[in-house]
Amino acid sequence: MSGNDLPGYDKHAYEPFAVTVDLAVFTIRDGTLHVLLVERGEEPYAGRWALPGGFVQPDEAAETAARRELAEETGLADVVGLHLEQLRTYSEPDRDPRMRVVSVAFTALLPDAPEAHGGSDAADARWVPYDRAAGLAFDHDRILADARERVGAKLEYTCLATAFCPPEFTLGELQQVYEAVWGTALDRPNFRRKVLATAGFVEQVAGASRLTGGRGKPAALYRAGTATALHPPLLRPAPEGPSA
Amino acid sequence: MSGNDLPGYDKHAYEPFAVTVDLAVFTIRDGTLHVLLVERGEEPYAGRWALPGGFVQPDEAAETAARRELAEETGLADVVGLHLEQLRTYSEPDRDPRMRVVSVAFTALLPDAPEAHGGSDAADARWVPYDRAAGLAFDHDRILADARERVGAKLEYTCLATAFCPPEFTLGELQQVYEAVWGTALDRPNFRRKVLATAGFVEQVAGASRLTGGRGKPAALYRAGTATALHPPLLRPAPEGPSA
DNA sequence: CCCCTTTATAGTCGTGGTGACTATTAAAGG
DNA sequence: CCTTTAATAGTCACCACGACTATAAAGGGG
Repeated sequence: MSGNDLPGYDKHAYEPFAVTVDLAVFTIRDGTLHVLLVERGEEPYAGRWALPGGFVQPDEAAETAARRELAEETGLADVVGLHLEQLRTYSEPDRDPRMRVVSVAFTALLPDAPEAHGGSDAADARWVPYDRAAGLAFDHDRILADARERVGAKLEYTCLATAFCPPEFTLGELQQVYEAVWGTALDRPNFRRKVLATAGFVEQVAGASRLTGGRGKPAALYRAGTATALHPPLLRPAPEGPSA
Repeated sequence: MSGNDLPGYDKHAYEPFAVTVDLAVFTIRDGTLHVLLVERGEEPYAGRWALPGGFVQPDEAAETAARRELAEETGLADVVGLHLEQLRTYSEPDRDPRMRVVSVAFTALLPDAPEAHGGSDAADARWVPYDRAAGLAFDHDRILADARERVGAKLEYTCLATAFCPPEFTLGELQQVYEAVWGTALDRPNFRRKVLATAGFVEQVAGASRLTGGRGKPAALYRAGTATALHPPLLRPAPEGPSA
C-alpha cells in the first residue's frame, strides 16, 4: 500500500531501496527478432551485455525514467511509433550484488531499427538477435525471456504487431513480425484473410505499392488502423496438446 | 537496469525510495465479486478505505511481502488455493503525499471468503462488493480497476477461474465466477460444453454431487484440473463493435 | 399424491472463423 | 520467353460457438 499503518511509524521505519528501470527493446531486423543490449563498463559484470536502463530520478515516474534512459543510452528517443509498456517488477533481495535494487522492467517495440549508438551511459549499444542474447548481467536473461513471452502473447489479442512496422508496410512485413516473435511459419493467404477481416487492424494506402526488394509482384501498402484489440484473437499454433 | 553505468557513481548517486506492496484481493460472495479492504487509522486518508498492503522489508522480495502483509492484516495467510500474482508497479512521484513511495501491486484470488478480521496493522478489514468499492485512499481506485480488468482478461485464456472456487465445486459455481467478474450472463449449456471440452480444465469427482441449496437437480462435483491455459480461449461477449 | 417450479444436463442446428490447399497475377532474371 | 518469386484470389471441409429445445432430478404447495 502507499500508506502506512504501522503504529509509531516515522520516516525511518522503512528501509530505503534503489529503484531502477530495465528495458527489453525489441525490433525486427532481417526477419528475425532483435533486442537492444548495452555493454557494461564497470563491475559487477564488467564487459558483459545487459539490458539498457538506469536509476529512477526522485521527480519522475518509472515510465518517464524508461523513456529518458532509452534516449540517453541509445539515441532512440523520440522515435515515432515507440511502444513502451510496463512488464513487471523484479525485487529479489540478491538480484544486485552491491545493494538492494528494485527494478521496474519495461518492454519496448519499435519499427525497423535505427542504428543504436552507445550514449552517455553505455559503453556500447547494439542490436543482437534474440537467440544470441544469453549470458546477460544480473537477472536480465530472465527479464528478457519474460518480455519476449509477453510480447508473443499480446500479438495474439492486440494489434501490437504494427508497432514493429514503419508507418507504411506490406502484409508480408506484418506477417514477418508474427513469425519472428513466435518462431513459427504462418500460412500467407490465411494470415492475410484474418488481418483484413479484422476491422480497424490495418487500412490500405490508396494506390500505393512497394516492391519487396526486387522480385515478385509488388505488395499493397497499409497503415496501422485505429483498433487496438483483436476480437477474435489471432492464436499462435498450439505448441503441444491442450496441456492436459 | 540493475547495474549502474554512470561514471563517477557511488552509493549516494541514487535517491532512496520507499517500496510498498498493495493487494487487490478478490473473492466471489453471493454470486458477486468482492474485494478485501482495510480501514485506515492514520493520516493521510484516515478513516478512508484502502487496499491492504505495507512496506517491503529489506530482506524480502515483493511477493514475500505481499503474502506477509495479507496474513498480518487479514488473517488470510495460508489459505489453500490462494492465487497471488503481480499486477504492475505504480510510481508516480506524487501518489503519496508524504514521501516518494513506489508500490508493487498484486492481485490475489481466493475461494469463498473466510471472514477477514482487522489484523496487526489494519483497524478493520472487510469484504466489500466491487461495485461499492470507490473513493479509496491514494491511487487505489485505479489500482483496483486495473486489477479487475486484468482478472477479467485472464479468465479468458487461463484456467484461473478455479482459484475462486473451493476444492470441489459445481459447474454452476464456476460459471458464477465468470459472470461475477465479467458482469455478464452466460448460457449455461454452452458454458458447460466449453469447460468440459477443454482437456485438463476440470475433472469430475466420481459419484459425488451437491444440492445447490435445495431446489433443483443435484449438480455433479468437479475439481480443478492440471491445465493452466485455455486453448482456444473462452471469450467474453464483445462489449462493442470491433473498435474500428 | 400430483403438478409446478427449479436447476442440471443432453442434444440440435446453423453460422462463421480457420487450417489446408489450389489458382492466378505481376513483377525480376536468365 | 520461360522460370522464379512473391502477392493476391478463391475453395472446401471442419469445428467451435451462439441460440435454442428437450429431458432429468430434485423440492414445494395445494
